[in-house]
Amino acid sequence: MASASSSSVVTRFAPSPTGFLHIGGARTALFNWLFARHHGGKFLLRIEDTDKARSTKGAIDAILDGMHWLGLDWDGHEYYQSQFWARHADIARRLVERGAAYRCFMTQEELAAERAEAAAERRPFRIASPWRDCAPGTPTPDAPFVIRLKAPHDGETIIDDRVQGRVTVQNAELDDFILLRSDGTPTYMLAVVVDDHDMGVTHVIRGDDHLNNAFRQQAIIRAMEWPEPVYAHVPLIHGPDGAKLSKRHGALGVDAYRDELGLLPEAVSNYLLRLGWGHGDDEIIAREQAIEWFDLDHVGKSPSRFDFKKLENLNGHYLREADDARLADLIAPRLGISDAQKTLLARAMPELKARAHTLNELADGARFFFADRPLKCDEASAALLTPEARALLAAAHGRLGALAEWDAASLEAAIREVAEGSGVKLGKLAQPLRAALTGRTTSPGIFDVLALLGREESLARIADQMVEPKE
RNA sequence: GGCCCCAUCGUCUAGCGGUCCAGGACGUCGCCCUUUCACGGCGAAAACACGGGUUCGAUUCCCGUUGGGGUCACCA
Repeated sequence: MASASSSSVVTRFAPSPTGFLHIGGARTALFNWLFARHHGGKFLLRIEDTDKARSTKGAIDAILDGMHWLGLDWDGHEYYQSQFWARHADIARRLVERGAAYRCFMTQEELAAERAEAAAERRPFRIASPWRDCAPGTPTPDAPFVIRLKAPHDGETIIDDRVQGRVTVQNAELDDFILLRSDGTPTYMLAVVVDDHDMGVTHVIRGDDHLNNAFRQQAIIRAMEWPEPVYAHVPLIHGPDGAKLSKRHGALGVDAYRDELGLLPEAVSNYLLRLGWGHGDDEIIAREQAIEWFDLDHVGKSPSRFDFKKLENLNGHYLREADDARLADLIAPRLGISDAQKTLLARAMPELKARAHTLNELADGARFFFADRPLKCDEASAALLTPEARALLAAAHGRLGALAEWDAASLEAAIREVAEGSGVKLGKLAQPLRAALTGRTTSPGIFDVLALLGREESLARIADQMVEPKE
């Protein structure tokens, strides 16, 4: 285990591998990562596979993959909580020895009865185990038992949370929760405290849903007389409707943000950073800048809603900033094109990426370059190909065929000439030309399209549309 | 329901007693640019939940109401 250096910051991200790395977890990871990097400390990764039945290899891979994609590298190897069960059990025993915990032999039936009684009297259920205060040496049944924390009944517990502020709870609210299950495995509550301590974690930055757990965990920490970490409970992310983030919203794995929504990691990362944290009026914040600026003081206290529109807008920004060859590589699989075609794609990228917000849109906009002749025109573009338009295309074809230089500037001059010569505005020729060349009504600038497509392909596509198809 | 937390434009947020008839961004709506669509530029509408205090003065501090969220397992 990492040695606990007293002065430097150690954070951790501790996902449970029961699904994918969801967006809330990704933000928690990002905050932990940024905080550690900002302070020149360490960022550790611990897989909380305490619940063996629900933990899967696939889920673990998905988490690691998501972290890599977002550029969140952790220091050292990843930890697996299940490897430390012996240590957890040992701490549980020591807690019993210290009189801070006890073996509870209550059966499920006895527990259920207590619960039912509480429900009948309409009072909150809080376990009252007869085993809590039995004298040492009391004979114990030869039966399964759990180890419960002897939670304090009096006084109050205070957590000075770096995000939520000072939070106080009456100790009477705390119950004797289970530390060690009857099968000898630790519960999350015990494991998290022991591991955080052993890993030297100084700052626990996690979702707000753990705030209530912090009080219980603190009870264990105090019983062991361990140093208390600094807590920072970050508000949760909600769906657009304010309700808990569901599958329908954005509770997708980060892999879906990449593969299905076609987003760039830098965009997702920037968006997540600004969700719940702010730095004045700054919106576009690069990674290095984020490391320099990030702090816990400016993390908001209220939950925020997920806004896909803003994420998309941000993605559009990063798309325009991205390297052309990289983008070509990213969408080539979606287009199913050859390496040779990828070269053309990269050359077209400056024009293409200006009008896309996602990789999906980017691929859609690029598709016409690689379509087979004769092009299938969509409805709107087909409507443009009137007899008059076809005649203009024929005129353009003649002029273009005689062109010496096939570059955007020469092409523009030639096309403008044809339009003028025919007594029509440029648009009257440009739109049918677009239809013939791309099969669509929207595309990059038509002169760029001609230049990119090349003389042969361009002339062939125009020729295809010069006469109305039979049938 | 008990306990805990939260509350500025539709959304993300700036604001840490006067500089705020509240600033930025996304979204929306105009206009410009223009061969289309984008990009870009300019502009508009749009918020301090409500009620009490404290104060010379509250978006900022305190209390309550309302609304929202979290949590109450041998899950994590």
